[in-house]
Amino acid sequence: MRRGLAPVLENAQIIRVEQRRENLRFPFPDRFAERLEGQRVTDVARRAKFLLVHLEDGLVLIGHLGMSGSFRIEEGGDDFSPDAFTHERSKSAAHDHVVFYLSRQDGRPARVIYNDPRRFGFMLFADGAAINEHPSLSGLGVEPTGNSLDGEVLSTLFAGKKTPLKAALLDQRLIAGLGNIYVCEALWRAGLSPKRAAGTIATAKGKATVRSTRLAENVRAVIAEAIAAGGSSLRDHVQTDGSLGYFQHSFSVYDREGEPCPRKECRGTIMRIVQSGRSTYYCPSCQR
DNA sequence: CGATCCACCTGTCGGC
DNA sequence: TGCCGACAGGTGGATC
Repeated sequence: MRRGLAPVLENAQIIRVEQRRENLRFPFPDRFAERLEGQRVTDVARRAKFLLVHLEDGLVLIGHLGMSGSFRIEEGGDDFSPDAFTHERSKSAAHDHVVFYLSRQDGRPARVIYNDPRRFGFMLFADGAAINEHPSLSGLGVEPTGNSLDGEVLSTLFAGKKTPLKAALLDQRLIAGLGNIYVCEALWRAGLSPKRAAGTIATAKGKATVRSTRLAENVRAVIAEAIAAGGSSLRDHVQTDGSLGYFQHSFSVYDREGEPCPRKECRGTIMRIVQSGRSTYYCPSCQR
């Protein structure tokens, strides 16, 4: 989502903000629209699943999509009249909660629209000078992107933990940014049971193990592939241009209960179990 | 501190 | 066809 928004938002000026309701998951900040209007966007960043829109006066707009949130971009013609926007989608307009009207450097208008049927998403303000101290970000663990997550890091994080691997990987205080789908997929690729105690792939001193290294490699690979594919779109969850991400076509286990395990030479069947209230999909035959 | 459950809200799908 | 319950990408707060 960040990659989709950055080309349109960066260096654009926010001309007007239409806030169509008082709250999403949380109330909007006081004077939400007024504090954004007139400002230029200096940077569009991300931490874990939080979108960070930096503004010229140091304010940061923190956005989160929750379960069902999405942004879409509508490119304008010569002005902001309704006719100037060609991709109006009346289907979801009932849940269009915020509209950002932008003036870009090339002079062409655009708008960025936040849609969220369940309203589990939210938008907050933070101080750019102390962005990592914001309550939503201060407790977050390591990023699963890039090359920093390796067997040693995982072993250190999981050492001594009796909590199931599934729960440990979802714990944003340890690794920040993995969701239910990618945890299921990474565990399947690594051949590790979601029920195994997290500490059993680690050593007491946090030394890399065969299993922690294999899991770290597969976590990184799943995330990298999903980003390259434009994310995982379920139902109406879309990219900024309105198209669906297509990583969901690559799922090996997620939402595949009852199907044969896709691993070569494995004759197991994908099972669905519930762990800490969330669905886990895995192959009991090859994930140990 | 850690583990577990629940709340938040709307839409969709499967079963009857 | 319609109704009803189960379930859905996540976070954060309450309660042990």
